[in-house]
Amino acid sequence: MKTTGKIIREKREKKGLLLRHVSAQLDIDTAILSKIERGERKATREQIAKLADILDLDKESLIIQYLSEKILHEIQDEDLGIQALKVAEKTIKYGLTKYK
Amino acid sequence: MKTTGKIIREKREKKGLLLRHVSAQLDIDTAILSKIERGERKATREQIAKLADILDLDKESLIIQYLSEKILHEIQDEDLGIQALKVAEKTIKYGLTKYK
DNA sequence: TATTAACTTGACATTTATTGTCAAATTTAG
DNA sequence: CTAAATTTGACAATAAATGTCAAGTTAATA
Repeated sequence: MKTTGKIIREKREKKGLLLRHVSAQLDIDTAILSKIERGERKATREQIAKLADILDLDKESLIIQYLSEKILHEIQDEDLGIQALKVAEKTIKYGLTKYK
Repeated sequence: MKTTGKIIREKREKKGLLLRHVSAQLDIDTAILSKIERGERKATREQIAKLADILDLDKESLIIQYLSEKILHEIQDEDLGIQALKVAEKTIKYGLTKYK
């Protein structure tokens, strides 16, 4: 499966943009963008949105991918992760999110 | 749907335990436990495990509930949350978690 | 109703996680 | 080669999570 980082790097290179071009627009150091692309760091929610604009990527797909990685990070090395995901899904579907 | 907090409070009361009894065992102030039970704060992963022991609750169920709330918190007010959940689920099932 | 124990609230401190910079090292393209 | 691009790692800054404390409520009951 394609990761957020790989999607970004691939598109950036396809567009012939350098890390410094894109990182300047994001107002961060190239080092961070480099790490984001290689999956060593997570981007912020805002950076993801900007990246979609800058790189002309489908914003919704990118956000979905990004959020799914955040979710996976949350349950990494939890045996009960999958079950927790299913409960979360059901809870959302019942529209009970707010009534915690 | 029953929340982590409600499950805890209900069982604590059923056992006739006071906030101070349980919070002492968790080594936190009663204020926090009060907030946890009312959903104003999240417990830590360790506290959840201890609470299951102290209150004689099914540990796996409690952890699943707890994790699902953490997941929901991660995607709260995200329109694409459900889709992200589904992608996360698929990713786990393909066993690709580690190969990010 | 006055008292007192249980619980709640909110302001603030502490800790931990996340996000960032910088400079030196490495890699890559000409 | 060498110069630009990228990566690395130590560390700083910021943000989020977790906690304390003391004062305020609530509720049971003497």
